[in-house]
Amino acid sequence: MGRTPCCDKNGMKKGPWTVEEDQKLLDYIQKHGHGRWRTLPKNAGLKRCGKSCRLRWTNYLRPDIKRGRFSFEEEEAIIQLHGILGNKWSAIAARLPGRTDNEIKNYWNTRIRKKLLRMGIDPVTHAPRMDLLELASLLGSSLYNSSLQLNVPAGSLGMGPMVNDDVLTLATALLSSHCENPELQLQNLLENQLRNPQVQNQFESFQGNNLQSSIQEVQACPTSSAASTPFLNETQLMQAIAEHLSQNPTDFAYQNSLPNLWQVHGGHPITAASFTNPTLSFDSIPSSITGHQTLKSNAVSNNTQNFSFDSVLSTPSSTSTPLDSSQMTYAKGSTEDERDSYCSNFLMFDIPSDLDVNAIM
DNA sequence: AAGGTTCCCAACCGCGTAGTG
DNA sequence: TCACTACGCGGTTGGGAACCT
Repeated sequence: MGRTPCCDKNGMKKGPWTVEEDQKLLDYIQKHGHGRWRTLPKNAGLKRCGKSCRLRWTNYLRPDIKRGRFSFEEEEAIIQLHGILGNKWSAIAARLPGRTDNEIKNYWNTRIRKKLLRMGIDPVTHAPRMDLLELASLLGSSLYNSSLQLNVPAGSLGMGPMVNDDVLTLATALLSSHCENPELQLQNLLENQLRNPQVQNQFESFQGNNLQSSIQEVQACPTSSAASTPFLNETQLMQAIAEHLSQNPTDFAYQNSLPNLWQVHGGHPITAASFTNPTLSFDSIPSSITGHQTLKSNAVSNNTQNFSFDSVLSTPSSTSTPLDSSQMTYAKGSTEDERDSYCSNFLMFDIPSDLDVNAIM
């Protein structure tokens, strides 16, 4: 709109490239190198615009392009980097040798994005969707109260008409998930305690002692993200974050994450969840979810100023022992199902694959 | 086997921006 | 400082392949 086309459309060919066109472009670039895209097609004898030539070269003809399926490590790296960089496909591609931004973008939109949605993860923020969490917490609390205290059907609580089978299935999945879902499990546990007057008086001791042991329990869980094997090393991720911050100096979530990395992770490999769920830091959980402001402040005061609940949960800080082979085998499943399954654990948010989340939304 | 639907990916489009005069 | 050019990026689209009924 208002902008002149990149080239004269008259006589310019569009659509899929032929073998002859590819060969012409390749021959020309081998002789003269790439660049000067505006004049290249004319010099190369191509009836294409420069933009089209550049795209064909960068996305298809470049000799260093890797073909074939994305490996597990590549997929994990994409998720990690997307958590840091967002839709900066070219920046992500720069860290994945042989992959183009277009290829990564397509892979994200056709596979990873759907996978995250299926698991109840917001693909934009990489955090569990708060509407799902609130729903699950609401249901969890109500079901808890109704089954243990009031012993009345959910419908009597006024939620019956709002809740269909899928929602109940989802809530059940969320609430019954054990080690696959440590944050949510703990969150619901806390919330149920807070909302239940009969257990409120146990809350103080839970805060003081059990919180730590619960965290350790979660850390010890072999299916938590502690078992993940990061494709990117710490330095690479730090570089990506630094780059992100240099472009987004007001992104406090990442600013806060930087000191946490060194304090909490203590030089151990950084798991993806630490980066991909920046909004999951305990202090960022709205009090409407935790239901108790002092819980947040106490938890924070028990540690450093930069305490990150998520970091603690997702980091094997108690040991630097390398993963054993059984964990590795589990994590490195080669089939699509195994990869899906691992991805769920990797992101610590497991929802049955046959559950239609989209329908609920 | 045929028609319909969904998935995947190469390619296109428009915008932002760096570089230049 | 401004206008213009060229390039690169991210979002979107179109068509073929794969799958389903």
